[in-house]
Amino acid sequence: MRVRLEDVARKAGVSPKTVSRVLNDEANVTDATRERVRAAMEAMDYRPNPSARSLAGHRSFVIAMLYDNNDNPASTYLAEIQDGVLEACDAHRYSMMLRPLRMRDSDFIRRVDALISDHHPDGVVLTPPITDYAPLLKRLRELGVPYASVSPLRRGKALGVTMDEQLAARAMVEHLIGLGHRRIAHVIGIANHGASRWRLAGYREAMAAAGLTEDPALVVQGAFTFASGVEAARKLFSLRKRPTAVFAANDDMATGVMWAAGEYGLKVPQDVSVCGFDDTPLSRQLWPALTTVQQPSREMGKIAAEQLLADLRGQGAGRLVQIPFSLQVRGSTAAAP
Amino acid sequence: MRVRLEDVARKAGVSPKTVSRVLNDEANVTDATRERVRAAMEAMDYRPNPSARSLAGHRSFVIAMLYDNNDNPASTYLAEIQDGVLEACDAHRYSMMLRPLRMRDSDFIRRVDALISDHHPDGVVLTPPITDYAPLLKRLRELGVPYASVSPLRRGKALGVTMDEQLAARAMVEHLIGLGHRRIAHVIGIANHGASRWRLAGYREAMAAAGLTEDPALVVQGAFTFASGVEAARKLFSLRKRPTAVFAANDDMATGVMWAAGEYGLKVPQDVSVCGFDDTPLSRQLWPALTTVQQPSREMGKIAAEQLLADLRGQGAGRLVQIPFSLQVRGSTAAAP
DNA sequence: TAGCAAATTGACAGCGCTGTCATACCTGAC
DNA sequence: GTCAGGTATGACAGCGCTGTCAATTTGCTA
Repeated sequence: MRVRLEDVARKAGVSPKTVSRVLNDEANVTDATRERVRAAMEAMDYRPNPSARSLAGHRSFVIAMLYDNNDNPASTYLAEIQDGVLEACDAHRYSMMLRPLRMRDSDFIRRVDALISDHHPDGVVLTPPITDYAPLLKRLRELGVPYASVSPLRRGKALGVTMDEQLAARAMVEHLIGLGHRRIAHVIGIANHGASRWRLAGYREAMAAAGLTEDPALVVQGAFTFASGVEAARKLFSLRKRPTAVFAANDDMATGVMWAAGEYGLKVPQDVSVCGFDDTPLSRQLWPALTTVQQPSREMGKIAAEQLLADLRGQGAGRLVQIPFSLQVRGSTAAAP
Repeated sequence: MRVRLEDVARKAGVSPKTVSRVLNDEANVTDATRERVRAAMEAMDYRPNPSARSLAGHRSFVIAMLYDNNDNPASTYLAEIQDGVLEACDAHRYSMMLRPLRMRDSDFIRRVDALISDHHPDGVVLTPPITDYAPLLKRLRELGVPYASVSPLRRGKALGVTMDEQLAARAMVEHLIGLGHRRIAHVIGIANHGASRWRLAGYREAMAAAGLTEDPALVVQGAFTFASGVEAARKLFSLRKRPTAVFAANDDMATGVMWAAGEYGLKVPQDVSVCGFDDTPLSRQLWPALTTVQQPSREMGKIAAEQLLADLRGQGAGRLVQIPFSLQVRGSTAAAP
């Protein structure tokens, strides 16, 4: 049979309850006792049984990650966040449960309810774009389930992580302006996604700050996909006065823009500079490699989970953590022709 | 308080044990009783407590998905498999746990041991390339943990799913031959991956069957990445006698080949046909869209998990399920110039 | 129509841990 | 030296289910 808490207690010469206290980092145990118990656990390679802990302690040691899987068939962005959440869970001996949701489905809330009543997660991590879905947040509060968000749109009282995307977008566009570009285009992401808004706002801010007037023909709608990037770029490259630089709201679209440049016989970066946002693995594999904004998704997932776990422990001093971005200047941007 | 099994029992007028039997689909319950209990469960919206079930029943209702996250930072292939596994788990009220591993790390086995002793998964799903890592399989057998594999290399007694990749590759190349191509190149994947071997073998088989002798210069090594596809294609397009068609062992590399074609001023498919393998979302977004082999990763993950779950239930008639492939002929292949 | 095996149902303990509360111990103020 | 007021530890029940085995009912056979 496996070693149980009782066995550890016997070996350490204390009661099971005391071992339990040590296991859960509770107060009122002398350092000497605590040390003795720790040593016994170590020596016996004790592994607490999570089911027993949940049953008796009314906590599951599970946190759920909720995500929307409507548009993106397996996006790498989510996979990276997931990876970070998983790492944090592992470190704290929690387990992670996944719950794909479809925002458009009518049983959205029912699916959340089922998750909660079937698995009793101690908390949930929310990812874009469901970080700001009001009925969900309301329900979670009703059910008393704490949550942390990655890049929530509303930065009020939320617990989680964000990056100053607007500032990052502005920095990106300023980089282009610094290279001498004046006709700078922007490909917008899916309307109403926070990411799209912030990045557009940053673009506008940079243009305005440099005294450049925005040409409406140079701001085109995309949808965060490669194909939408290609389409948007075709519009831009068909203009009589083509842009000399294109800032796409994410890397997938930027890749599409580079693709379309090839179609039009335009060399990147000699004829047109292209830059994106996200620093996906693909962006480094392209040739020339894509200038982009590094958004540390993995790190953000990890931090969101850690914020949540700290909150569960009652050490929830943390609110919305702001994580720094960094510009990755690579081969796809160069001085204006 | 939540409704417990005991409450259902009272309502149905039977003992708790009988409700438990119904819950677990055990034998020796009359249809009438079973029906009565089911109705009571339904009426009360009964949700069994998984912790209590695990604790008393010595099963966790968890299956773990093991994967290698060394090379591929968040590959969509794995994300799709994961999605399928998750779907199967959900349907059977199991939960899925993820365990990223690094095949090169020395504590590989220790990490597996920790997973087992911490969470007691009832079984595990193995994904390429760790489906055939002997020390792992040995350890799982020692620990008595059942497993199912997605695309295992050795098709012996394994439980899981495969696709006849060799046949699919052959069909792909035969499609090219049918279009009149004779100088057909192949870009190989990472050496020793089953996928690389089978696809190469299928390529050779088709060439031989058509009476075409293999030109060693036309078979180049890649590594499943976009960048490696670009590099491989540059070698091919620099040859004095260029290939008229390139079959890359996966879509990422095929995308790289198309990219490189652009660099060399070659039009796809007029000057050169390009095809891949996997049918990743990207392949449809390219322009022209990529001719490829649809490998239903999501479906395969689902089937592997279902095979495993059936095995756990003792209904393990299933062995290695072979799933059909389908050629997706799209714009990137055309008659030889 | 008694008699026996098989099918059905239930009583009860216990899975491994934690919450509650009682008890033992210790400190410093007077 | 005594006692209040804390701190440290332990006894014990019970979380919600299932395994075991005994009790009861049913279906057959002779």
